[in-house]
Amino acid sequence: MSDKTGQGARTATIADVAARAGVSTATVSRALAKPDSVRAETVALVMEAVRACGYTPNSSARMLRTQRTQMVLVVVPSIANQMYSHVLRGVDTALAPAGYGVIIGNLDSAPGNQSRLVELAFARQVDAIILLCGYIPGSHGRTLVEAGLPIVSLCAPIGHPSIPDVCADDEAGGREAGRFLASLGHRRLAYAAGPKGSVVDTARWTQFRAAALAAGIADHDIVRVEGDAGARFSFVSGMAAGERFLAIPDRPTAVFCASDEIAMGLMKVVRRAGLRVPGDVSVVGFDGIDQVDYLDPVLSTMRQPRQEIGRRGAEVLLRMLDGTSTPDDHAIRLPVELLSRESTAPWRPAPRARLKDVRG
Amino acid sequence: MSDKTGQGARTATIADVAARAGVSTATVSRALAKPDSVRAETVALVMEAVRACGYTPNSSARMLRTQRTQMVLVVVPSIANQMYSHVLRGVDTALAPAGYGVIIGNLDSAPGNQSRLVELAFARQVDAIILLCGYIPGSHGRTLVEAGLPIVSLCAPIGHPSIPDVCADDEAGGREAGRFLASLGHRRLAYAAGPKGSVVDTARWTQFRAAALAAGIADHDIVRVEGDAGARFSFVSGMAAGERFLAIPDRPTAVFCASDEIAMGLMKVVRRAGLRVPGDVSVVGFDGIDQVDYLDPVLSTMRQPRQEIGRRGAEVLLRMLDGTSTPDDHAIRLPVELLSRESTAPWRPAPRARLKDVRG
DNA sequence: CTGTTAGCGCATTCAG
DNA sequence: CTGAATGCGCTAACAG
Repeated sequence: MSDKTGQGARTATIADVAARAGVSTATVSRALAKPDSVRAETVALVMEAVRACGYTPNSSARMLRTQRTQMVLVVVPSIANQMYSHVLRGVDTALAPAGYGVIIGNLDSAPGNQSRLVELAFARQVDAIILLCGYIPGSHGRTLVEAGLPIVSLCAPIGHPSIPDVCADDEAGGREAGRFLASLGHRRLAYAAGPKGSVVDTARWTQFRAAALAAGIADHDIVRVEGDAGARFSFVSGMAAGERFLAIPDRPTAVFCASDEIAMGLMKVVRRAGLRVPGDVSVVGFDGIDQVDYLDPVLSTMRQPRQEIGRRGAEVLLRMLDGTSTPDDHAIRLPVELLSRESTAPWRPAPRARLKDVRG
Repeated sequence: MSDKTGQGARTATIADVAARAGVSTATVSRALAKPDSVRAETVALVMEAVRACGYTPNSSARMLRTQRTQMVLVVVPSIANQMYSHVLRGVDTALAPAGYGVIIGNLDSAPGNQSRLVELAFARQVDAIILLCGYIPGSHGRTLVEAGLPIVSLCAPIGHPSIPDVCADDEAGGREAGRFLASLGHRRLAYAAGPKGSVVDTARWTQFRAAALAAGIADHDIVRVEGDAGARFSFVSGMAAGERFLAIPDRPTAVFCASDEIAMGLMKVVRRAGLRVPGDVSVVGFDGIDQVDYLDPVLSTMRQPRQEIGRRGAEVLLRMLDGTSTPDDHAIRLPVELLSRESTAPWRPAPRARLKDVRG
């Protein structure tokens, strides 16, 4: 009976516990699952044996038997993105109490990753899927939906009839941003764009522009500045947008950015070029990630309820899993909140008035 | 044969494929696992049937049969922390090609979470464990190690004989920071601390102090400023440290912070109090997270190879899993790099003297 | 209330 | 090279 070399000892099985308690394996299983259906003394007996053996039911066996894994796949474009990591936290917060774990499918850590995700779903290694990527991953002609698992999409409406989505109200966010900057007296506006063609980007841009037009700003005074599409909503994309912004002939006095990171990248570039924020240009971000509270000036932004998006999304999913989903769940829009802070200021009609500008 | 109500159709099993291909299930299994051991024509036959059925092996069944899950549990203190999310990315990058997936155990999303992690390990739902938390989770008198799975600790040496660790060289980081600030002429230094008693905090602080002493700075001129222990290395902790820093009678002219977030929190507070960075106080962070590149001034910091820590850690783990681990793997220290940027400046002996300060 | 029986879907012996 | 048989560890019928 010497211990095996290397790896730890064999784990106790339900049979070991049954033998020790002097009952059948079925009774052990029941005593653990629904103690009410077993005589109290027997339960005690079993529990004692369980403790003695250090027994924990093997999850692979249980999964195979019950056909449920109690796991959810969360597909995230980039785990390092603050926005997503907070949503993820909300998801986990809601899923854990319901007994579900999270398997992450990080799209940026392996390029051709999508096939791994599809495999996971078809192999029935998860019971359901949460998409944060705004599209339906697929590979080899199969898509995630075809696996037939419940799916919800967070942060971006995905436009599939069987996939409910919960996201922030991007339209309202764009609109509010437009109104806000116009109300500060700015007459020429820019939008530092996110990935062109993404639903989220389109929603923010379209409504921003509409609101600006409605406020009497001329069409040609509303400029869309592209970033780096490959860099999505990141700092890098913001820097690219910043360069393009600087090159605009009759430069706008305020910029609405598709994300906070874009705003940070853009601010870096324009400030390096000598412009001051908000003195020369007002900047509004989108997302409300923590770090912008620590910038100088503190960034004005449209705050999304990041964690709540995750929580609500997970709740919808849980309802799909237990069959209690209602039509109300299909498209949930959570309100955004304008945080007006230090990076935005009213427009000063005449720059020359600042004769004695120290920085000159 | 009407399709079942609700949920999707039943997934094909290996038996379906075997029937369709006119071979046994064993042959299907072999054709998929080691095609070389099967006649080429048979393989083709099987593959065709696999395609036709849309067959993907059920992972629960495979796990049960092989006693391996191809999953790794990664325990992370806070998923929203930039430092950890980049390490996580490195982990995933190395694990995915080896066929391993990642289950995240996020400690901050559910308070009494630890028991879930322990269950996961004892239930053999994962093959191995990566700890980013710096300690060994446990509950009900059982700890994660007792599950007998391979474990590695990243970012913090955990001091357990069977747990290799790979982390940045915190000692060197603290030392370099101390030398650097002393070399800039600062004679009174502060350390904005991380969670008291944590190995990482101790390493950075101890060596920082030692280096300062070695540079001829008096013991009482090296002040340790506590943050908010509960807030660990976060912004919030940095703000608390900032308040305490401001209250120091003969205030130091340079601060070394236990993390970049702490530095950001501290800078916010001291600047709000009217101090300028680096004019009145130099600040050095630790970690090198992306966002500090976009601060104004750009933060000087000790960059840790975040993603590499994750990658190397995962590689060590993979070696433990296939039994090829060597003693070299036991404690890997990765170099940190001092990034001297805009938040640090030489000390000006007498503020008044700045009249003719050459640099000014 | 409890024991017996029968798979869940797969990989792997062992024969042929 | 292939097929038949076995069991991974557990839960859910079904009897008793």
